[in-house]
Amino acid sequence: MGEHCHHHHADGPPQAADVARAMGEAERRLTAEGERMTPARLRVLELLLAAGEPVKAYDLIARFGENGQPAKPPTVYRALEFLERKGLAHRIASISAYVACTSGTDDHTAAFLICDCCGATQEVSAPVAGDLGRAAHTAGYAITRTTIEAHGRCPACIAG
Amino acid sequence: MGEHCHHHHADGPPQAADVARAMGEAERRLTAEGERMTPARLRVLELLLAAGEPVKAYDLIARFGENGQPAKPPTVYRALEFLERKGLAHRIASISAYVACTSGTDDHTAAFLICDCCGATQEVSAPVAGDLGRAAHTAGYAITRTTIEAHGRCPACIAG
DNA sequence: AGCGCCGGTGTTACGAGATAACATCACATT
DNA sequence: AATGTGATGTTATCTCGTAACACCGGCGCT
Repeated sequence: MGEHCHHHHADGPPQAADVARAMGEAERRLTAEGERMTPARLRVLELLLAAGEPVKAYDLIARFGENGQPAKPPTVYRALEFLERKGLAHRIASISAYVACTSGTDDHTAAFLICDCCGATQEVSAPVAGDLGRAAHTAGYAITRTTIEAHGRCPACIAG
Repeated sequence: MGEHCHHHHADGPPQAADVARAMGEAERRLTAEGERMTPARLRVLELLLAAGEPVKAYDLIARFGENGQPAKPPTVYRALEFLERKGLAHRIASISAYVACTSGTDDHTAAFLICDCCGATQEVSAPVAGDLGRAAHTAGYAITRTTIEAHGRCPACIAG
């Protein structure tokens, strides 16, 4: 985080109702696909959605249990791997954190704008297919997955 | 690394002469800028250049000393931070590895094509300024640094 | 010269991030 | 019931990265 602004990023944590709705929707969709939306997976998704911003894996581990009981690391990492595979969450490699997917379209080419000051992130859809895809094609690479993360300052922190 | 191809990526390690030349050039340039190209920094740069592909920090630590004596972690991490700040090396976040910069232009917007099969990487220059920059501008973000990494298979591994 | 500053280094120790390996369990299929 | 498969629980460990503090060497100052 930065040293100038006040960590007052605009979009606070989502309403509980929104979290519940997103969870229900995810559960319905995956169940329809024959996947098992287990309690651990739902719980991690809930924590990600409730946070509304990137969360460290060990924060998820700490918050996992009911009465402050932490989970064991593999429990959370396995759930994260599943959610990521199913397009419900993303790993943000440059800060080693995880965030719920906010793009309706499951396009596998998410990109992120990350405010180094307040930690807010914004997922933007596939802004790179053109340029990067062209470079890869020229070089003869077959791309399967991309990591696209831009760091800087969000409008609120620029103003503040 | 993958399970199908044979780790035979085309561009082998660079010649010693090339490494020496690149080191001399870097030392001259930074000295001219008033920076101190110390032995530790030169040594890490040498290891990165000699590898010719991404290297894990702890591999650098292990190879650092003369007779197999490892370095202490902070020694290498400090050198890496310096080299990255000066545009001589890049961190590849998606695989937690470091690589010497191969783009002449110090444009702060390096992107990488990474073969998940053989580990070869190719640095491509600023392919994202257009798309991602536009998305950031629309969102009101001021970007200071980007992480752009495409994973897939290189031509050799596609063929092999 | 003597002094203080500052950037770089050496060293210890530890905190954070992630996974290997193996036992167990729930459930569906045969 | 037997078997197979995917998910969990559990322990331990490995990898990655940094905090904190002492020290040192050059440089500018008076």
